[in-house]
Amino acid sequence: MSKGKYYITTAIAYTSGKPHIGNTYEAVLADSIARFKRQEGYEVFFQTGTDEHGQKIEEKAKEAGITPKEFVDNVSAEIKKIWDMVNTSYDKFIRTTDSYHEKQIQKIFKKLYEQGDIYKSVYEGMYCTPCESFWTESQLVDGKCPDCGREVHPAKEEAYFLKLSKYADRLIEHINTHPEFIQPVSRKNEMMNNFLLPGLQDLCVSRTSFKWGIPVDFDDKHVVYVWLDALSNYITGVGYDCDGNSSDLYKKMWPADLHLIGKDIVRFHTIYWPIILMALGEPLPKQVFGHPWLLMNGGKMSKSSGNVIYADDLVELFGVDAVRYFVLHEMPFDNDGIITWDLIVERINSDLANVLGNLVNRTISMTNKYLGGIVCNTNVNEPVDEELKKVVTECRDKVKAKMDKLRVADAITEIFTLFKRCNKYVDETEPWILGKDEAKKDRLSTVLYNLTESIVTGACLLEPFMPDTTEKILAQLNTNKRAFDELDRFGMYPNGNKVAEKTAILFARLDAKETEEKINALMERQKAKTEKKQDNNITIDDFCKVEMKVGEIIDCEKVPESNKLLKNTVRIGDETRTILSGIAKWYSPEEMKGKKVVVVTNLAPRKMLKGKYVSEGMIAAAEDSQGNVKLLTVDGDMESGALIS
RNA sequence: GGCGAAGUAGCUUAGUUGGCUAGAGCGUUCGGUUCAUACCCGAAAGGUCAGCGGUUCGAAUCCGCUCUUCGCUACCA
Repeated sequence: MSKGKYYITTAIAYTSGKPHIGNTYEAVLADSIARFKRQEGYEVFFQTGTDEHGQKIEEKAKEAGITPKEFVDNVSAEIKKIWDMVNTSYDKFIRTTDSYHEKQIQKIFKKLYEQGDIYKSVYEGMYCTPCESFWTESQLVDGKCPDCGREVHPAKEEAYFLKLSKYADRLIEHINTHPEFIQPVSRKNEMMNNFLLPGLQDLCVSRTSFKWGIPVDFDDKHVVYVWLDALSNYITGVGYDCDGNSSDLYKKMWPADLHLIGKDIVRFHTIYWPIILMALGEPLPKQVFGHPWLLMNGGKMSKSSGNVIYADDLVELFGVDAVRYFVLHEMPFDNDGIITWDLIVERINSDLANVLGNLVNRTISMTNKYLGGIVCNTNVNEPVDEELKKVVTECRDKVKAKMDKLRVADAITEIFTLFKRCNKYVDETEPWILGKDEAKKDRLSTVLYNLTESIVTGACLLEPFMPDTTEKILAQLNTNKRAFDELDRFGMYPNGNKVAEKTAILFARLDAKETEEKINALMERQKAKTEKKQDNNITIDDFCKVEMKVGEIIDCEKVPESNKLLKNTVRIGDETRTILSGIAKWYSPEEMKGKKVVVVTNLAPRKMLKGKYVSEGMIAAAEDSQGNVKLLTVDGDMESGALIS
């Protein structure tokens, strides 16, 4: 009966805030794959959840004046609610604050320590507090944090490290011999060229700078590094135990068949996670798919640019299945998908309302109008019927072929090809003409039977993607869901069955203008909300710490080693400074010369490009929501060196 | 700067190992139809397959160069 097991996971969502539609997309995508596999007859285990530790959450909770646990309880519940709202059929919703998970992480940490894969070391002067990061000697840029350039202090702190280098060769070997492991391939190249081939540094896997994490039980000054904690959810959630007492579920399900994640965290899943598993002596997941992102109007979603879209808003506007439909349909396989409001309205109107909704509606109407709602196969067949039947009976395998390659968007398109063929069939057979002639009533009955049967097949195939719609259609046609194995047959609809007397509109057509107005109202509301939230006021004393002066750019040239940087020579009063600025994309050196700009003059000098250059300050610039950058200049004449306050 | 991916009709895109007039959806125009959510069906227009050169009997597909976009990375104090 069962075709075997299928274990699929999403990344667990970080509980620092409400997830936007991009995060929700991942859940829906995973859900459609999980549902399809179930339909096919696999024993599916679908796990998702929330990642709840880390300094960011500790800080957010403090801001909100509640404990970290209270904070993550709220956010996790909200995320779960959204996942439920979009009909995510997860089997397990794990939280990294679940006690079994926390205990197991402690055991894993200890085991790796005892076997020597995690070792204790001491840092002297190489911790960057703001970045929450340790750096090895070679990573430092002239003794400063390579991430943010700030001072790293000589904290003589102990820390634990995972020996990545020990397993690097095995991992490279695995990736080379398993081309399907990292998908799409472009991600694989990135990992190889940027990390694996240059050589891996051992990874620091503990922190002492904050408390909100899983304590290292034999050394409770330390908490476990967030990623070690988070990644392990994939095994702890199904009952892994590193002492050898793993659950039956774990034994059955691991290794995972698919980790579905965003392309931004491919590195953690294809380097750190496999190495952790190797150290534990467990098999590696079969595939990691770094899916692309949904971009709103071509730009990345961010709260500051006010183009964030939340799933609940979309669901309110369009309905669950419409939302599921277009995120799945619009998302290509390896490039980012672009969502615009126009595109959403277009998809809903032309595909869902016109093609599918109208087809179901017209079929049921005619059945009621001409045949009293009775669907009966009178077997008055004509050659035209064969072509319809062929499309319908072949659809299942076409969908399966696409799904096997994770081409979800293409799979949906196959189903809509079926519905389109049905509409064509209506035109070919002209039931309204048959209906006028009593002698042709049997032919009419067969035609409507064929249509009903075809719609049932299509509706069943649609279930993984739009489960509510499937249910609605089947209810209107007064029948039940069919088994996957029967979906390549024709003629299963019970003879003499009666369809619903009144048809309900499945998808209402949207008026473009009306929708636009609703959307604008929504965006306004959201903007107001975020503006309200941003009241991180500072005092005048804080502001006075920043010293800004007017500077005149007397010379400017490109930095040959970089495609972003310009090297400016700036005169500020009597002194002359060199300032590197990342604006080569927007300004040419010629344009820069002679400009009077705002310079932050009391920033610590920063060595850049491996110490080849030193930047002595910052030139102020503004960036808009589209990413355009303009320098701040002085209105009218003003001597260089003038203090800004 | 290093590495990688990609540039196909107005828009979103399919094109497996090179092979008949380069497909599809949406949009547009025209025609048909009326059962239905002013829907559906048909037809047409629209492509120097980024550009140049090469390999080949034959290239969107392979090779080289150029241009553009994107990703990762280094880097935007």
